[in-house]
Amino acid sequence: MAISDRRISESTIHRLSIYYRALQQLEKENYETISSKELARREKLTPAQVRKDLSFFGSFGTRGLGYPVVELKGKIAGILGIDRVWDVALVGVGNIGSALVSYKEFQKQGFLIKMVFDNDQRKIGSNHKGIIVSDIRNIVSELRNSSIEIVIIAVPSSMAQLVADDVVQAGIKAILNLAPINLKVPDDVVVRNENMAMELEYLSFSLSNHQRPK
Amino acid sequence: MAISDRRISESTIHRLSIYYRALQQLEKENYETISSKELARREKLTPAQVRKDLSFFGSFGTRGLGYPVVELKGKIAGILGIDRVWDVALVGVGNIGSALVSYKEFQKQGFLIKMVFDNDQRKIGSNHKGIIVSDIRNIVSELRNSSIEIVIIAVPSSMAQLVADDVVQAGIKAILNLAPINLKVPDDVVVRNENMAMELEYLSFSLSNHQRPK
DNA sequence: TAAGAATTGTGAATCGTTTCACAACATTCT
DNA sequence: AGAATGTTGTGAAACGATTCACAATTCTTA
Repeated sequence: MAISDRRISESTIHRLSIYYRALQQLEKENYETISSKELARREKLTPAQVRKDLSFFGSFGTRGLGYPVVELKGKIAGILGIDRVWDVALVGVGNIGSALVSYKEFQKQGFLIKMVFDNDQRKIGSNHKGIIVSDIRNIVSELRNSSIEIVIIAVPSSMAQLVADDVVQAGIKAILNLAPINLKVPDDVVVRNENMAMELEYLSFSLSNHQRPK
Repeated sequence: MAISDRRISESTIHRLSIYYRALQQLEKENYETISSKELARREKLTPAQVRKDLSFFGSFGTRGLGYPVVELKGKIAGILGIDRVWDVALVGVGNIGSALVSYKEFQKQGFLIKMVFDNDQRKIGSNHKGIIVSDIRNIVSELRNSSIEIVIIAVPSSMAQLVADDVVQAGIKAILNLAPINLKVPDDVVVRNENMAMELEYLSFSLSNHQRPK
């Protein structure tokens, strides 16, 4: 059964990212192999969970020994699709937006911000870390003529849906939305929401109710 | 049974934040009441889910009519603990950190950044939006003598655990961690991780495997 | 005041995810 | 070589979250 035929849960994909980072660290520490037990201990998961997650994609380990660190890291990179470079566009050069242009972590993981858009005349044409800010009015055509496959939306809530409509019209299938609203997009477009205010609200709830996360 | 006795799932709390934002919007649109059906339609959920989530905390609706918008908004604010102001400290005035100091969304939701720490001598003493950057070496005592209850960690991965240790030592029970590592903290400290690289990896997976989120 | 329509609140059923438990296999030791 | 140890991969069991389905209740209209 091909991977694409199966339903892999969001949690499993999320944990693959966690395993990937753990393996990067283990490689630095010169581990050759790692057991599901030790990997689980480090990331506060269960060994069974680790094995089950990986088993969705194949048999990467050796019984009695564990998983080969470097090889597994490569396999996970392949599964996540991060064994290549992705060209990314950023819309909105406000506080958060500008910070992201310089954010090293993205480049390090192969996500390269290649285009930046804004609607502010004072910003259009200006240079952000070597990238000229484009006029958002041209976003559809500029994205169409580009190699961009992922767009980060970092505009105020009130404008986010309009931007998303343009982005979808330009044929983009993956959006990282930083605005605190629920974007309406067609079924074949994936949206991930990153909302720090919501995370703070979770902390607020926990402090108020003395409840720890499950 | 008191709320604090029950196990409320992470998903339910997350959705309360979503309902809260929807209700803010509905209030603007002058809705007096809202049915679970309509609320669900707007946020792409099911009516049963909405009702079940709310029912964990009480009976806020009226059969035949729906939920009173303003009142429900107030109830949810109370449940989430956002019917008050929370004092927040930020550690790390890099790209992302500086952006957060000016981030309006936090203040709007009652999360006030009152202290900022860094380890860079050139930054210590400088003024960020009216807040003087403190030396991270004094973080334990400064936090202890403050009204801060939530700390945002926006330092490089390599320093995040050290910062977290200090923050915990200062008696803080809630951390928003922006560094892409798994912080080790005692059981009575809640940590939420915000990791944009991981969200991009999810998009990468989806694009690579033609899988939409469940 | 009675009938009809709308909608909640919730126990039960369903569905999905996590954990358990163990056969299968690799390695190490004697 | 045989025994002991360690660890994977996975079907089955347990657990948890979501959805269903309907009694209870309110509102509206005649």
